[in-house]
Amino acid sequence: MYHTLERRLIQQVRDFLRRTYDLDLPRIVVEQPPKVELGEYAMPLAFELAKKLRKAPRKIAEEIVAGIGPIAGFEKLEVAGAGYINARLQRGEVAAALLADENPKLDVPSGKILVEHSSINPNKAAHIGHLRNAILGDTFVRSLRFAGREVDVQNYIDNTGVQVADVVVGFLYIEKKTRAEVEALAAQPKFDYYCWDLYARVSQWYEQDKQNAQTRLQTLHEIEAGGNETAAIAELISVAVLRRHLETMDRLDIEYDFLPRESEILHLHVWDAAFAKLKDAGVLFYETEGKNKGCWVMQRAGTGKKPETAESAADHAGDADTTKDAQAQNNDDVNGHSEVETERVSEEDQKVIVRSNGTVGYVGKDIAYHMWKFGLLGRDFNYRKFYLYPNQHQCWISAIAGEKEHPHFGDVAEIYNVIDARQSEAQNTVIEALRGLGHNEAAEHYTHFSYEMVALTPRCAAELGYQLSEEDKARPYIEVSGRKGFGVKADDLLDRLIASAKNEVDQRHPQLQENERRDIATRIAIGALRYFMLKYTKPSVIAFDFKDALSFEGDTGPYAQYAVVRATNIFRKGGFDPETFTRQSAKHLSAENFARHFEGAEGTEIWELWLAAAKTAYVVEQCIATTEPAYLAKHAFQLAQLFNYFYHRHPILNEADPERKQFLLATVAVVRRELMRSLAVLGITVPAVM
RNA sequence: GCGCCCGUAGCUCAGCUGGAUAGAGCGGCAGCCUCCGGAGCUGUAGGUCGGGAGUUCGAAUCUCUCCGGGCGCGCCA
Repeated sequence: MYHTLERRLIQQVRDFLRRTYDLDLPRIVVEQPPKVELGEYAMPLAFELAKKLRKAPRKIAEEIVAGIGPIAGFEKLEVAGAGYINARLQRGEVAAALLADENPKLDVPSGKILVEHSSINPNKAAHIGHLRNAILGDTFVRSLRFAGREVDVQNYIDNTGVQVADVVVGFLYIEKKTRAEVEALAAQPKFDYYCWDLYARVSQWYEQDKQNAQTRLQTLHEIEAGGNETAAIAELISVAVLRRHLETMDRLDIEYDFLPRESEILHLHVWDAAFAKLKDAGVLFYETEGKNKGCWVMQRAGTGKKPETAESAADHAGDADTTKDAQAQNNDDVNGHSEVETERVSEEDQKVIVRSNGTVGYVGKDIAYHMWKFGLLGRDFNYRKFYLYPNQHQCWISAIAGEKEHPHFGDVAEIYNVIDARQSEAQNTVIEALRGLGHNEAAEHYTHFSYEMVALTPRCAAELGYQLSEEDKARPYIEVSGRKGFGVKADDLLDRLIASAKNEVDQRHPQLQENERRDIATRIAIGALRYFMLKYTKPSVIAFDFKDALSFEGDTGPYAQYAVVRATNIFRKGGFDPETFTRQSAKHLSAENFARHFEGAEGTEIWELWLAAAKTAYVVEQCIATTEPAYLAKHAFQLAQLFNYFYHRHPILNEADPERKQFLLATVAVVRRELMRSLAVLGITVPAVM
């Protein structure tokens, strides 16, 4: 609603400028005035135009306001301050449309989007760092779907790497377990916890004796080769831990569509296909001397000559039709590359893709995987059903021998990879490889959804019983380390949140059944956790502390949930169903009915609440454009805050004037609906009572 | 050494692609249950936006520089 009106306003202003001054502004900035009394939109464009038109800003603003004519949905434009143009909405009309839930269909870009998130090593329990990743990713997926986009969710499983090998080493060489014994353990409920502890012990074991590193290497090779006892045990472990990860994430309503595994990248020769193309395009070159002698290497992203001049960068930003430019530029790049090859890339700027022993490293496999994602490889995985969610949603996994019937994965238009900021260089290298292959459009639609890690406050670390050095105690935060077994496990945190919420619910609602109380507590716990992980913007390191995470008051998920519960209570005690009420009153209340109630200081106060409610879709769009879900968390909180203020000031069920009562109820209904929608995109549901 | 990120109230963080008196939560202090009302509400104190220079009609926001902190730079993943 808010977005549509803004676009209409911009269009009108743009037309006017073209008509009157023969001017075309690339961007017309629209913001909100400091107070609603001044209008709903503010445009400072007169300041910008002052120089071009050689007139005072105020004069220009007056000309625009006088000449622009009527705009649908708007009451009027007016000049404010030194030259702001403020626009006022027809409050009644906007409110009537919002109550009726009229959402003009925006043109949704076609093409499937692939979001990769979680990607947890399947060798130990998931921890709070993984939770941030999964919650960010899942919320982004929900945002895209809310905006009408088709999305596939993938969770990449590195089941043949050193991390899995380490746990295998633990079982075979420290605990000296047989395959059958490992199998029995893997069937136990908290197998991921068992592995968590074992993994930490293996790290210590490596330190004890240099010889042990040899065992590790050998184990890794056996797993990569496949078709042997060690590989079978690795498979058994990684699948069991993976299942646990899916269960943990399902507790938070996080689901996946497809789990591509590294073992299939290896065994289905996905890499071989990519390798041939990379060599042909000259992206990879063979090093004949120095420390990387005998390796296939690639120029590391962000090193060497600057490929883009300031001029071409400006072209990119300004031109809507970038594809052709990009394509042309890419050809230059290819030529540039072959020159570089002869010039030779310095050792420091080389990234080894294929080792001198012929094995391919992580980045190489990732390049192949991403070529597959964009449908550029000419090969596909085989697929097998893996996990059926309680809601009957089917999650698929890659396999050597697959099932005949399966959905089509890959071959998408855009991708988003939710991976923490530490991997930005590796991600950029993959993007550069795509560009080097001539797939510039793919590279343009490749987004590294980068975020910062979750660390622990020194106090939290001490609380968990870890010995801290004096140096550590002085740090703002301490990094989680799976290798040391140092961190907060996802299930533990969730259990603790549920227990804490349950304690409150038990006290507040002793009359309810145990299972009802448990359901309420679970929703509150998930609301608290998801909101906690989303309220910080991505570049901010979260210094985790139980005190903050377990808080249910103030800027938290439960605060927003509680606002919805209050809204629901009004309808319940008034004897209406909120949805039915909304439908009926949308028919009866006209724009004129509404307008009356938005007059005066008190009316403006209520209007502010409607305006905030109108912004949900707009904020979701903003989250997508900036890959920043935190804006939506902020929106939900602000909406809840405004509602609580309104709730406190207006006795609704006791309102004597029936028409006004209906208006107030409509206000509650709309805010409730928009708040629930916002929370749903955040992955938060609302309990019946709190 | 090179690259990326951060520095805003006592603490934790917002501040949308530069725009009108810099906001919120927590904590502190003082208050609010006749009602759909306490996981809530109101009020109050608290800020050289790390320092300096520059661009601009206008800078927390852009550029440079310095200070302080974090992360990355492997024939690991």
